[in-house]
Amino acid sequence: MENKKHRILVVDDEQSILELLTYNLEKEGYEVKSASDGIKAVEVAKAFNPEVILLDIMMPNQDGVETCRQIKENKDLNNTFVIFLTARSEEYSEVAAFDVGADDYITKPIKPRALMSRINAYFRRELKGKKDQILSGDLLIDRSSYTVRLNGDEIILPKKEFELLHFLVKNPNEVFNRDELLKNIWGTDVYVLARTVDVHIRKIREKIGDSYITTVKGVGYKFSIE
Amino acid sequence: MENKKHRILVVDDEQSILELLTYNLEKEGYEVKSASDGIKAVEVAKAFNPEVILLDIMMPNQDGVETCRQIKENKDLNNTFVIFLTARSEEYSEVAAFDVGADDYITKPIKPRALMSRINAYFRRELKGKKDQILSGDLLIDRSSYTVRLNGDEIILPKKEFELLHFLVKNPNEVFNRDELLKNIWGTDVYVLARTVDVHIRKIREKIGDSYITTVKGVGYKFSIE
DNA sequence: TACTTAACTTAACAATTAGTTAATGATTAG
DNA sequence: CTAATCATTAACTAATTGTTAAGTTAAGTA
Repeated sequence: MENKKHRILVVDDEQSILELLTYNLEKEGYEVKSASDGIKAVEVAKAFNPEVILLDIMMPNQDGVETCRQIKENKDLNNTFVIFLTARSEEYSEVAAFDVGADDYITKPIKPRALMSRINAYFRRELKGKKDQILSGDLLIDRSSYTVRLNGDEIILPKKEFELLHFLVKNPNEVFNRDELLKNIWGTDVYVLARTVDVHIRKIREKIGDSYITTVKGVGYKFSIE
Repeated sequence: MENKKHRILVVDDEQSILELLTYNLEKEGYEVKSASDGIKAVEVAKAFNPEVILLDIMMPNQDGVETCRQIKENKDLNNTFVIFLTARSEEYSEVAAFDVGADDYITKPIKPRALMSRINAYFRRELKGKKDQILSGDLLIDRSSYTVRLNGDEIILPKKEFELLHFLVKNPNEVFNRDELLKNIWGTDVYVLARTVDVHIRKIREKIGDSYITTVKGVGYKFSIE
């Protein structure tokens, strides 16, 4: 599977913190880049286009607040989720941070596990409501739009046909008899002839071709994938 | 103006904290409801449908962690942004909180101004991306003027029609059933027949043509874009 | 405020489509 | 070869959606 890694940029002038964060984030499966001051951070951000920036507030050259402001003003970057890191002792206020567009604010010392939970929570939220798709060979089954894409062509299936295909695709290479299919797609409380399945299979094949759903004689149907 | 207030639910067993939070949030312009334990919180949440819940962790009857879990499991509530409140001394861990779906985590003592900044930041983020204009194919949807431009022709839609179209365009290719549309556009507290949606769809199609909104039989409607 | 218009909702009926059944023809396995 | 099983078609029924019109409510204006 080609699940693209999420991109995170960490910015801090202390090398040890950069290393700590980078190590933990990469272990968690993120793609990480780092910068050691605010000016470099903006440069890297433009090229790397991170989804999250962990931004130290107090830095030489250009502090985090100013850096954040620049990021939030940049058309390409202003959707980035910015998390400020700050030592409790520093006088920068949380209020000021949020005023320049910060999205979160964490005080040092950094507790790696807690930080990871926070970041994972962010991505969980981001991904929710997103695609509910199954790609199988050249078939793309999209539950949210009730469509099947076959070589780019979009085919809208009626509900039952879609549910049936979706069910089979979800369980590839597994054979189901008609009663099992009825039970799973029609539900247990409906009385429908088993032959009805045949007709729906027929309709589906008519639309996507015969090569996907295989008949297993004496048993039932399955979605075949090599 | 009819800028609907954002809804926030605060949950804490200490009356004084409820009052502090309610006071500050209302001053900031939010619509606030409160609950004094986890069980009541879930009840209130179902009726009030808040956008943000401030949730104390340690409470009698049912603690915040369990409450959060229930909220995140509820289909209608799981988009709510949950912020945990916890005393630094309590042994509940930040990690555990995020594991049950928390979206943010703040330690007491509560600094009202900082908390407000945080919540404002959340809504700022939410509202962003709800841009005033959406261009989709040859349709330009302009929220500020409630107009739709189609090949240069300007069409003014009445509110409900506009909101409906806007919602669909904002979530292209995603099918919504009538109840979901009612909930999102009419709100949870209005009782309107589901078929009302059909009539509005009809009116929209009359004005912009039939080719944009697709009916998915047995399911609902979607805005189609290749 | 009363008048006027537009928006919104409901209800009724028409049109369409999905879903099911049943009948017939084709295929396969033993 | 022949039962059994599946494919296919067509006809039928049930469910869903489209459309219109009329009744209500809300908004705007003199």
